[in-house]
Order: sequence, then C-alpha cells, then structure tokens
Amino acid sequence: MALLDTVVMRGLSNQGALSTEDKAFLLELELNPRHMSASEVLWLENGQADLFCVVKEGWGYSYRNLKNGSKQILKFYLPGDIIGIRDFGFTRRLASAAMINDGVIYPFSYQQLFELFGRSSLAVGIMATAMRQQALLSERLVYLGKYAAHEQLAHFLYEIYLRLKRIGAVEDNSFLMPLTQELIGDALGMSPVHVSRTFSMLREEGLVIRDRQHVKLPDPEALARLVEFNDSYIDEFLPSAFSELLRATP
Amino acid sequence: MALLDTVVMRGLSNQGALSTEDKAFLLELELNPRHMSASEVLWLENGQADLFCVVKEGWGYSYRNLKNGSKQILKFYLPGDIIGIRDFGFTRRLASAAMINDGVIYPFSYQQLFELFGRSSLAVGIMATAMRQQALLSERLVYLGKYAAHEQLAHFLYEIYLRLKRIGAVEDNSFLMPLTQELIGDALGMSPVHVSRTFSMLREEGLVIRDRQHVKLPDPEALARLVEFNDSYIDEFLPSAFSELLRATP
DNA sequence: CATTATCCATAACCTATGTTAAGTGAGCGC
DNA sequence: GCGCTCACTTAACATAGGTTATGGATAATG
Repeated sequence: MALLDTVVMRGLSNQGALSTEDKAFLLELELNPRHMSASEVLWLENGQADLFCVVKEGWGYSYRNLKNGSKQILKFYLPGDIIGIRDFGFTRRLASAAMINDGVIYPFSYQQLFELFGRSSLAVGIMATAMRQQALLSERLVYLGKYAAHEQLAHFLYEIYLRLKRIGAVEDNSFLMPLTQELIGDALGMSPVHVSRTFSMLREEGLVIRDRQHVKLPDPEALARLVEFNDSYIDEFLPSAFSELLRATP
Repeated sequence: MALLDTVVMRGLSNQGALSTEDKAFLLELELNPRHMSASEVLWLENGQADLFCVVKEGWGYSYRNLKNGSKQILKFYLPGDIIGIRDFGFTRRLASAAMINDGVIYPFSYQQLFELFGRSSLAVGIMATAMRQQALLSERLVYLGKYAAHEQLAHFLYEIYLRLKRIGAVEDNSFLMPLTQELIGDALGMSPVHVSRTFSMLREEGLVIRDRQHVKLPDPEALARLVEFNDSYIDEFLPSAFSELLRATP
C-alpha cells in the first residue's frame, strides 16, 4: 500500500483517522509498482498530466529546463514522497520529473484522486486553487534561481499584468500597482536600489512606463518574449481539466 | 458569495460543475466580510492557523521575516485570490500576511473547508501533503531570495537530513545523498564551482563531512542554528491538526 | 502654506558569486 | 596496467548586484 507509506497518510493511519472504507479505497487505487532506472524520465514539461506517483525507493526530482540551457530543480523527492500532485488541476505538466538513481514508484491516476474527493467539485476547486498558487510559487523560484534582475522584474510585471487582466483590472495595457519598490525588492530578493536601476533599464528600452502606482506596458508581448513567459500555468482555463473528469464520473 | 468570485470557482460555476448543493453549501460557508485598512495584518507567523480568506478588494501579501531584519515576500494577493490555504494541515501559520492598501476580505474557517472534503480524511491527507510540499517550496524560495551561499547549502543539507531522518534513513548523523554538486547547484541556483567552494567552507568549519555520496553532519544542531531552521513546517506532526477537526465532525 | 516623511533616481564603491581554466583522484573499460 | 571519463577542487579574473549616500520629487500633516 504505497500511498499509506506517505508520511501524512501514515500519520493519519496511526491516529485511526482512516476508516475501513478509506483503507479499502486505498487498496483499490493501487496500480502496479514500476521499477525505474537511474536518470529515467517520469514525464516531461508539457506532457499530459494524468497521474501522480508515490516514490517507494530511490530519489527523484522535478525540474524546469531554462532558455539559457541550464535547469532549475524545484524539488528532490525521497522515498515516501508524492511526486506530481503539483499538476493536479492542469492538463499539462508544468515541470519535468526524473529519477536520480534506480528506484521503485507507484503510480496513481488523477482520475482516482478525483473520485476520492467524492461528490464535491468544490473541494476539487479548492485543491486546484492551491495547486495554482504553487505553480506561481514555482515559477518565481525558477526566476529567483537563474535569471538576471531585469528578467526577473519583467517576469514579475508580466505576471501581475496577466493576473490583473483576468479580473478585468487592465485597461489600455495600463493598471494600478500599489507596490513600493521596496516591496517589489522584498518579493524578488533584490535591493530596492537595484529595483530602481532595473526599472530605469526597462523604461529606457521602452518596455515599461511607470509613474508611481500607474504602470503601463506599451508592448506586453515584447515583455512576454523577453522572459519566455509560459502562461499555461496562469492562463490555462483550469476547470476544463475537470470537466472531462466530471463527465467520466457521473 | 465571495468564494464564487475566486477564479477557479467562477470557472467551475460557468461550466455548471457546481451542483445546487455545492452552491447552497457555499452560501452557508459565508461569514461576514471584513474591511481592512492599509498595512493591517491578517495574521502573524506562528499564529494559529484556523482560517483562510478570499480577497474581495485591495492587495495583500504573505511574507516571512528573516533573521537579518529584512523580509521575503512569498506572494502578492489580488482581488479574487485565496489567501491562507497554504497553512491548511498545519496548526500554526508558516508565514505572516497583511494588506497593502485598503480592502475587503471574506474569511472562511478551515473547519468549514474540512467539512467540504466530506467523509474522506484521505482527501484531506492528500491536500495536506500538497500543502506540505508547498511549504518546502516556500522555504527554499526564502533562502534563494535572501541568503548567502553557505546558508543556503547548510539549510539544504539540514532539510535533507530531517526528511531522511523521518523515514529512518539516517544513522549516526550520516546518510546517503545520491546527488552531484551540479544537481545541488541546479537546485540552489548556484554554479557547481561555487557549490564546491561552499562545501569546502562548511567542511573547514567542521559542519559537514562528505565523501562522494556519504554525508555526515557531526553536529546537526549547530547547522540548524546557523540557518535558524524553522522545522515546524517539516517536522510538525501534521495530522494532529486534523484530529481536532475529526473530533469536531463525527 | 510650510514642514515633514515617503518614495524614487543616480552615483561611487565594494563583495559575493559567476566564469574559465587547469589539475587531481576515483572508477571503469580495454 | 593504461587511458578514459567523470566528479570534484582550487585559483585567477570578471561582473551583477549590494551598500551607502545624496538630492529631488510628491504626497501627507499641521
């Protein structure tokens, strides 16, 4: 029962929180264990997201390949860890995953996970929202790790731009951003002075016009190109991933 | 119906995925809106984690205060965002949260969220696992943002140490770590050369002994002090947070 | 209107970390 | 045993970004 070997589950089980039904359900969930060899890829970025795995033996990791040829590792997975719930709520993988050394994993389908949430698509929605937040966090981590200040800031502004656009708070490529440069610095891990420098840089390149809280991106697409913005993680119409599942489970 | 104003929920609703029961449940969930003024704190790190909020108006942010006096912002929250599900599954807050400007928020209790998951503490377990992953991610982000290389590496090693200890893979303060310095560099956003330099530094200080994959931490507590490791996010016996809830909802 | 506090821009200087390169030792195939 | 390759170490040099400081807007306050 691989899922039971998960740290949290083991805790729940010890406390008697898992009902007999729960345990029966877990057994039902179980697919075949899969033996993996070192460096074997579990899935690639943009691949179909339809399952997650419990790592039984060996180490794995998830990572994003970057435009400059390097990669940013998001997380190492040790035995007992669950790999791949990150993408629950998305149709495609946001990051690749691979093994480091030989190991054994137990795959579970999202479909099964979905059934687990029972009748409430509300619960699914909450879960999806949480995963979407995590996606934003991961993306920021990637930029913190490997990109230069002007790329980070461009990425940050573009993200805000997209998120505001979703809720109709962008007009004529302009929006209100009630942040001081100090706050932005605290978010991007850079000194306020350098935030200012970097804003000046972007201004000179005609990418960002800013007057206090008023921000205008004259050419959002240019910004997006600069940072190779992968908007699937923010713009994807999440629930579509569920509508299929909903159809499958009447 | 603030929760319905959430991006994901709106999507679900549009697609007719929400049943009448779901919607009734949502209505029931609703507490009173709360008017917040600029800079007002929603909660502090280590405070009790018992609710989350939907931001209706204004901007908010979550952040961690760092030992060096600065802070790392984890996320900005815009209208329609949910703030505070991050801590679902923990008893205490892992990060503080505050408003940036004036606004309105709708609080919801974790208790209600818990009921939403219905009879399945399995679902709760999955959710908690996901949140725990996010906590690790946040912690890494904090270190990427504001700490020097040797602090980052020390933190990384201590995290691995704790995680391996949980699953009984540490003996006599030693463990097997099948990572190259290049992989570690890809995780910490630093060049492999600097990983080597930094390992040398930690070795000279007697904090880390390493021979290829064999790692020994002669004095784990010293490492923990060096990085002010907040182990609540990794070591907390998560399900205890639920046992109360379970008792409350027979 | 005067005063003060914020926020921001720019400059000069300093340091941590990236880059490139060369050398060492362990493992492994031949 | 010989010559690979791979992982690591150390050194010399380059640079992005931190730090400190100063001045100038703009907004808040009396």
